[in-house]
Order: sequence, then C-alpha cells, then structure tokens
Amino acid sequence: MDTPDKTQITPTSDLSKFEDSPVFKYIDSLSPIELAKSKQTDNAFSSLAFLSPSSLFPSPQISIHRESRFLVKRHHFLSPSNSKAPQRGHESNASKGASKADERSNLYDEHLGCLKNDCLSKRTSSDLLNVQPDLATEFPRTLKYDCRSPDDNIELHAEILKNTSMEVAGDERSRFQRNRDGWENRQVQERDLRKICRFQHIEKSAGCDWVAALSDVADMLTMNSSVIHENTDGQDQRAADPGTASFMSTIMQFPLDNANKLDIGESGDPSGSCKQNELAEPVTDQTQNILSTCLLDKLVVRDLGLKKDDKENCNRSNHQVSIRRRCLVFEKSPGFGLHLNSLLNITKDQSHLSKSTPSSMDSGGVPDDKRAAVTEKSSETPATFGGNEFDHNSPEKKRHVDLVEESAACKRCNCKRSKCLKLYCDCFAAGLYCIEPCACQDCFNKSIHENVVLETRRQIESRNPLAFAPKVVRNTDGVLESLGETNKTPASARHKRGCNCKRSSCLKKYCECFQAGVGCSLSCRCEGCKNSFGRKDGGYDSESDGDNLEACERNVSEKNSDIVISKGQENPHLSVLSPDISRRPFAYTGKLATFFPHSLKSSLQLCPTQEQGSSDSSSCQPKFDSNLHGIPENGTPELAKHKGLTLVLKPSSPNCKRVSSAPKHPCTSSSPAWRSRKLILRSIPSFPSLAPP
DNA sequence: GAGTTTGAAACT
DNA sequence: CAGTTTCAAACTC
Repeated sequence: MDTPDKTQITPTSDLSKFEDSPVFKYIDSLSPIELAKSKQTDNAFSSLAFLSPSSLFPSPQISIHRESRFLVKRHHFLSPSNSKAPQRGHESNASKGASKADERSNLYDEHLGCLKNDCLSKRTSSDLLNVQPDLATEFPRTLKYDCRSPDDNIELHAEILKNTSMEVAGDERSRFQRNRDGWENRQVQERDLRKICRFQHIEKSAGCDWVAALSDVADMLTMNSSVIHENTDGQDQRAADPGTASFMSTIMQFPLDNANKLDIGESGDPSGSCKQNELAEPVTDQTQNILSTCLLDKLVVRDLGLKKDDKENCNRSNHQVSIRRRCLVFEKSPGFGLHLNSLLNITKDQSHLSKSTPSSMDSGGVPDDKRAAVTEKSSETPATFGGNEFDHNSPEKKRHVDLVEESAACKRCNCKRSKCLKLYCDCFAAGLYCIEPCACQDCFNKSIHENVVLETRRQIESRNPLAFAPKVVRNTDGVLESLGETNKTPASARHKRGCNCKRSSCLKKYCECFQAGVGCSLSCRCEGCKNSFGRKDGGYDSESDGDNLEACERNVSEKNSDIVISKGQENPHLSVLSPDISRRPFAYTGKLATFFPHSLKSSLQLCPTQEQGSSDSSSCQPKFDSNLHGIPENGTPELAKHKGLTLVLKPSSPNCKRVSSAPKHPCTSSSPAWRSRKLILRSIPSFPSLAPP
C-alpha cells in the first residue's frame, strides 16, 4: 500500500483549527449515534475506495458533506409541513434526539450571539433560509472542496479555513464571517430540523424510513451534493461526474418520488406496493449503472422482492422489509449484523416473536430497545409497514404474520452443551439470538447475555475472522466485469472451505456443500463425492441423478433465494421472507465483508438457480453443473487466474478448514485463510468506485 | 421420539 | 499441523 503523501496530511494544525471550529465542536457534541455512524461510513469508504489518508480526517469530511448534502436535500425535507418540526419537537417531545438537538441549537445560538432573536431557535428553517438565501449557497461553495477526493482536498480545505480565519481575525468581522456564523447557526438548526423531520417521517410513515437510509447513502457519497450544487451554479465543474451527479439526483429524488407513491399506495390502492416496485424501475440509463453498483443492494433486493412478490402476489411486507433491511447496510455497517433478527424485530410486536439480534454488538452492547436509529426505525410502529398501516384482519397482514412466524420458527437450535455460544449452534453461527422455539439448554445466546455473546463472538472471530462469514460464496463474473471483461460464464458457487465428507458421499445434508446447494470443488476433502450439485472432480454423477435429483431439487428450492448461504441459513421460509442477499452481509461481521455489501452483486446477477426458485431448480442443475466445468479445476477463482496467481492448495488436510488470520503471501499460501480471503477479494471490485474519474 | 450417523467445530 | 474429542444437526427406525 502506498505510503500516504505527507503533503496531504501535514496541515494538522489547520485541521485541528478546523476541528476546533464551533461547528465541529457542536457536531461532535451531537448524538453519538450520528457521530459513530458518520465515522463508520467514512471509514468504510476510506478503506474501500480511497485508500488514502483521508480516513485520518473523518470528522471534517463527514460534517461538511452532511451539511452540504442537506442543502441539496432541504427542499425535500423542509416542506412547509415539515418545517413545523421544531415546534412539534418542543411540544410533543416526540423525539428525544430532536428536542435534544433543539436545545443544543438554542445553546449554540446563544453562544455565538449571532442570532439575536430569542425566538429564532424556533423559527422554521424555511424562514431562516428566506432571510439570507444566498448564505445557503455561499458557504457550501467553499465546502465543495471538501467533498472531492480526499486526496487533494485537504490542503484546499486548510487553505479555505486559513482564509476564513484571516477574515475573522480582522478588526471587524467581515460580512462573510457574519454570514458564516449565521449560516452555521442555520445549518445547525437545519440539521436539527432534519433529524426531527426524519423522526417525524419515520413516525408518520414507515415507508419513508428508507428515505433516511438513502440519505445516508448520500452521506457516504461525500462529494456529490456539492457537486450538484456546483452544477447549479454553473461554476467549477471539475468534480462534476455526470454519472455521479445523476446518481445523486436520483437518490435525492428517489425518496420523494417513492414517498409520494407510497402515499398513493396508502390512499387505498391495494397494489400500491407493486406500483412502488414498478415505479422504481425506470431509472435513467446513466444512473442505472451507478445504481447497479452503488445502490445495487437495494435494487437487487427490490428485484428479489419483486420476484417474491410475484410469487406472493405482491406481498407488500415482504418487499418492503427487504428494502428496509437493505437500507440498514448503509446505516449500520460495518458491524455486527442487522440481519434476520432485525427483520424479526420489525415485526416482533406484531407476531409476538421474541427473536432478537446481536445487531448492536459493535456499538457497544446497546440493548435491543435502545439501538441506533436504524433499529428504532425498524422496530417502531410495528403495525406499520412501508407507511401502510396494516389492517390486522386483512389477508395481507395475516400472510405477513404467517411468514414471519414461519421464519421465526425455522431457525432454532437444540444445543445442550455448547450454551449456544459456539458455532455448533446454528443460531449463534447465524448471528441470531436463540428464541423460544429453540430447545437449547443453558442458553447464553440471548440478548440479556449480550456481553457474553459479544465476547464469545469476538474470540471466535479472533481465532477465525471468517467464522461468521458466509460459508458459501457464489463466484460470478461480477468481478470480471469490473475488470473490464464481460465473461458470460454462468454462476458458480463454492463452499469456501470445502467439505470433508467421508461417508455421506456429499449427498446428504451432512455435507455443507450439498446443504448449501453447491457443488463440491477441489477445495473439498470429501471422499467418494457424488454431490449432485457438482462433484469435486468437476464431473456430474449421472447415476445419482435419479436418486438425488429430487433431493437436489428440494434442496435448491429450499434455498431459492440464498445467494450467499451459510450454515443454518437455508431455511426456505427465511429465504422467502428475507433473501439472503440482504441478510448475509449483515450477518457476517467480519471486517471485510461488512464493507462490501456489493459483493453480492455478482452473486445476484448470475444465480439463476437460486432466483428461479424451485420450479427451475431441476433444470438449472445442469446449468449449474456446467458452470462447474467453467471453474478452474482446482477451484481457483477466476480472479486468481486473471491476476496470474497460482494457488497451491492442499485439500487433503482436514485442518484446512481452519482459517488463520495471519496473512500469507497469496501465491504461496495454501491456507484456507487465503482461500477464503480470495473469495472476498474478488468481490471488492464490485464496489463502486467513489473516487472521481 | 429415541437412537444413530455424520461431519464441522473445537480442542490437544 | 495432525489427531482426537465434542457437538449438534441430519437421518433412520
């Protein structure tokens, strides 16, 4: 990795000056949730796309782009009705965060002494913006430099701040400074308003909660709002990637449009959710590519949701839950998974389910009921899905509850000695807390023992960082696409570690490969492999076809939605309700995959077997098998091939199943760590590059 | 439902 | 790293 350019990180004094500014002091004092989220977000992208020292300066970047983002978005959020948020926040105290922010806003106003009107803190942001509309554009224009690639914006940033400071240091505060102070105040208040609006949006309509989630997508795309803003100014276009801008436009517009459409759906159209699906489809060609990568998860889930909806007659809850869960990627990742249990949390109250999730593990053991906003969003208004209040007697609602109940019932364990704190426990391995249906004894895998769970999990991950990673990864040409190749090689999938079957001939669910519905590879140490999904030697056991086709078909159909499957996640009900494409990235809490939710892109694209469901499962089997032939004989992923890497595997060692965290040279390592790692690495290119072209 | 088989996970 | 033990799911009856 390149040594960071010193010139990019030297202006620490300027930076500290910058961070000492009232704005950032205030921002730092804001909700820790927001702060943490920002950092995470930043880290994710720093480590992913930029790989630059920018990650050293998360706060300014995040803060700035947050503000600038808001400037672009405010016309969405600060509608006249929403602009009343502060008052409501004061009166109803509906949102602690909102009122808290409001209080701080007041304090901040006093501190600055710039807003002399006592009632100003209660003024609507619309009013504020009307006072000096130019301010809203003036400062962001300065901030725009911050929103560019961090590689070259730090100096600019420092320079800007220096200039600003010089102006401030003048005998008389310049108009700019006054304006800036005023702007800061307004930004602070708008920020608070935005929170309030978000809460109110959530409260009023759960269907709008993904608006907030998308806003965090925008958060992550630091440059874009200012880019758009600049475009409107017709000025500096240097960072104006049209695709990105278009993407952001879509992002910004998306919530509004869909909120409206949700409203339409609420107005009584029973097919509202279907409409929503349809309406979401027409994306401009330009943004489509970007969306396909940046928002791929969401859209992908949407697609899956559509397919499921087709089957479920546009089951609204299904689809919207999928979106909701996908949104969590951006809200919460990285960290312990908000996966299935998050979904269950959503409907826990409806269905009287008790399964919960160690979702907040990374956030320091926050109790279930005190999770970050994402979870609050997910779990609140239990009778509300997608902004539509379910008629509790409606078939739709009933179907939804049935699904949830099924899904809850499906994941249960029977552990007796492991206390459900080992990977033996399917619940634990899947990142789920045990629930009542579990027949486990002395179970510690419960939210009340969250600390124990956390610690145990941490230990297991320290021993094997990929312990909670998906065990089966579908390798497609998604990476190849990103590498500039459009190989049409069909989907393939492999158990990362391979099985070690001796007696089951890989024809029973003892075999993890078979269980996951994937063929064996040379990574497997199995003996007498007859895996009907694909034999280790790449062959296809025609003899066993007749006997195993049914089992195979059943197996596949059970996993009809599993794109990435891990042990204990193959339950059909889970798949129906929550395709694993939206599940696994959360469930895997390792440090790699959480950053790469888009690694699923490739999985989705080329997974006809899974997507087509059981009806096609038998026919897809040969396809699948043909894929196996397309895979390197030794199971070496295409990436390695393309990189000219030669992997020397020792599939014979049963200990290969262990994954070491110690890095080895990929070309020489025969450890499963590398095998696992390479599977993840090949997903990295799928992540959209956020760096300016 | 009890008992057996199986292979992953954990341990030494 | 290899061998062994533990474990719980899968399977059989």
